[in-house]
Amino acid sequence: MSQHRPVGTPGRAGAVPALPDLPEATVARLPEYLRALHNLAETGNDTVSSEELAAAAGVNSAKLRKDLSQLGSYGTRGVGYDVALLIDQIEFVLGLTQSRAVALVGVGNLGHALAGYAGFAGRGFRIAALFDADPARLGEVINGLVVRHIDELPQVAAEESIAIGVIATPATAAQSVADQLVAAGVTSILNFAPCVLAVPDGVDVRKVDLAIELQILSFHEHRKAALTGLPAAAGPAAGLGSPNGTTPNGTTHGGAATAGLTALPGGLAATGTTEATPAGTLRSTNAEAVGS
Amino acid sequence: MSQHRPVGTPGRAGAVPALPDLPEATVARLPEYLRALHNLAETGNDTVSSEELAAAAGVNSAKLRKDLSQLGSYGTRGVGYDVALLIDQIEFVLGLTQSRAVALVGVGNLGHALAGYAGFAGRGFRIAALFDADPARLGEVINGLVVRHIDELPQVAAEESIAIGVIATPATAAQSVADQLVAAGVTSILNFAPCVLAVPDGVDVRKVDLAIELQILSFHEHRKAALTGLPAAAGPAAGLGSPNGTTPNGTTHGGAATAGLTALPGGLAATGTTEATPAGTLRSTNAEAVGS
DNA sequence: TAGTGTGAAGCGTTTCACAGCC
DNA sequence: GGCTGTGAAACGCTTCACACTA
Repeated sequence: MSQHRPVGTPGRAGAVPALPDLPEATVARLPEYLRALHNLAETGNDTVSSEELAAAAGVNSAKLRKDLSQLGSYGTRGVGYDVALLIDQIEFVLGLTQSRAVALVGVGNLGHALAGYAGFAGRGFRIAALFDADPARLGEVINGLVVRHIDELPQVAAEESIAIGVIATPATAAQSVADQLVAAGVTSILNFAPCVLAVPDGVDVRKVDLAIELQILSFHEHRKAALTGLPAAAGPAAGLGSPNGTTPNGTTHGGAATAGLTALPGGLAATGTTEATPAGTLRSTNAEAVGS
Repeated sequence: MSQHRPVGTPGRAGAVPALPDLPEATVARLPEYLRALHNLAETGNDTVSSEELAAAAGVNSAKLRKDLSQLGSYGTRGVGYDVALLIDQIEFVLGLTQSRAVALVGVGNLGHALAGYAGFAGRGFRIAALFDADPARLGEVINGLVVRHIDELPQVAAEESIAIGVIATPATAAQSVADQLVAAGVTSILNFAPCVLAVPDGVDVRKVDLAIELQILSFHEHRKAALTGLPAAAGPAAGLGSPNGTTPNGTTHGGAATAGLTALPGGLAATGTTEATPAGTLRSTNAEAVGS
C-alpha cells in the first residue's frame, strides 16, 4: 500500500473512479479539514504541514496524517501538503464537485433559519425547495424561494434531482415526512426533529438534536460539580489548569473540541449515520418541535 | 461488580454521590433513552423491556442493556425496567434534576431560532439571557428576553449562575465570544460557529455544524452513485432492499440512524467534546456565519 | 419462561514510533 | 533535517452468548 490508488482525479465527476472504503470516523473529519484548508488558502498559504493543518482542524497530527493517507494523499515528505490539491481531493471524495440540491421540509422557527442560512452555497449545497404542510405558510417567500405544499414534493424532487432532504418539522410529523421524502427518491436525510426515523435500506439518516447536545454538556457540568464538591456553577474562571489536557475518555476538557454524538428532545444537535431498527416500527410522538 | 453502586439517590442533588465514570458513548446515548422513556411514560407504559426501549431509541438491545448497567440500573429480570425509575436515574446522572441556565450569544438567523425554541424548558434548560455585539440588535425582545450587549455578560452570568453558553455568532466572532464566556465563568460551550475554539482546560466544548452534516451525507450520496454507476440521483425509490442492513462501517443505511459527528462550514451539526490543541493558538477566520 | 446483567470476543479507531523519502 | 506514510500496539466500543434471577 505504498501508493494507494489516488481515489480518482478531481475535476470531472462522471468517470466515478473507485471510491476508497473510508472509515466513518475519517469521513466525519474530512469536512473539518476542508474548512481549515479553505481558511489557509484564503490567507495565502500554498502548503501546510500535518502539524499546522491538524492544529487548525482541532485534531492531532497523527490522526490527520492517517486520515489523509486513506485518500492516497498527495503529501510531500519534508515539505507538507499542497493546499489547493488537498482541497480538490477532499471535495472530490465528499462528492462536492457538483452542487447538490436539497429539499427543506418544515419552515417553522428552525426551518426559517436554515432556509436563510448563507453557509450552504459556498459548501456545495443549494436549497432547491421549501415545503410545509401548514396552509398558512404556503406561498410565503423565504430567501427567494416559495414555500410549497408537501404534496408537490414528488414532482419538484424529480425536476430538481433532489437526493438530500432536511426535516425541520415537529417530531409528530417527522416520520410521515421521511416516508414522503423516501417515496420521492431522497436517499439522504438530515433530521432535526427529536425522534428516531425508520427508513428503508439504502437511505442514510443523520440526526441533529440541540437539546441532546445540551444534556451531554449538562452531564459534564454535573460531573465537574461533583468533583469539586461545588453544587452549582462557580464564579469566574477560578482554578483553570494548564491549557489542554486530554481526559482518558476522549472527552477533552479544554483545547479544541470535536467528536461525539447528539440528539435533542425537541431540538437540535447531531449524530452520525447508524444503527438499525425494525423499519416501519416505532413512531415516537414528541410534543415539542423545531419547525412550524 | 455484581451490584454496581447505584450512582446516588435521585431526588436531592447536593449530596453529590460519586458519579460513575461513564463511557462517552454511553453518555451521548442517555438523552435519547430519556426521550424515548418520556414518550413511553406519556403513553401509559409502566415498564419496558430492553428490546422495546432499544427500538424506541434506535439502538440494539445489547447496547442498551450495557449502557443501563453502567448506571447500576434497576432492571428486573424477566420483567424489564421501571419507566419512572429509569427516568429519574438518567435525569439524575445527566444533572437534569435542576434547571440549568444557559446564555445565548448571537441573535442572528440561527440565534433567533434557538431563542424561540420551545424544547428547552421541558428538558432541563432555561435560556436566561441573550447577547449580541451588534448595537442594532440591542434591546430587541425575543421570546420575552431582552437582547443585551455582550459586555454585560459577566454580571448576568454571575447573577443567573450561568455555566453553559451557546455561541451562534459568525465564525469571526466565535473565539472572542468563547474567551468572554470563559472569563465569565462558563465551563461548557455549545458552538454553532464553523470554527475550532481554543479554551482552557476544564472547559467543555461541543460543536454543531450543519454544513458538515450535509457534507457527510454528500459523501454517502457520492458513494451510492459510484456503486450503482449512476452519476446523479436516481428517480423515486428504485431498488431499495430489505429494511435495515448494517454496513461494516457502522454506517447504517436504512433503519433508524444515530451516531457520528459533525461540524458545518458556516452552519450547524454536532460533534462531541474532544481533542486538544495548543490553546490560544489558531483563530480561524471563516467568512460566512450563522448568527447575525 | 422471559429478560436482565455481564464476561469475553470482535472491531474500529487512536496513538505510537519509526522507516522512508524529499 | 524535516515531514510524510504506515505497521503495530493500545484503547474503547460494540456485539455475542449465556449465566443468573424474578
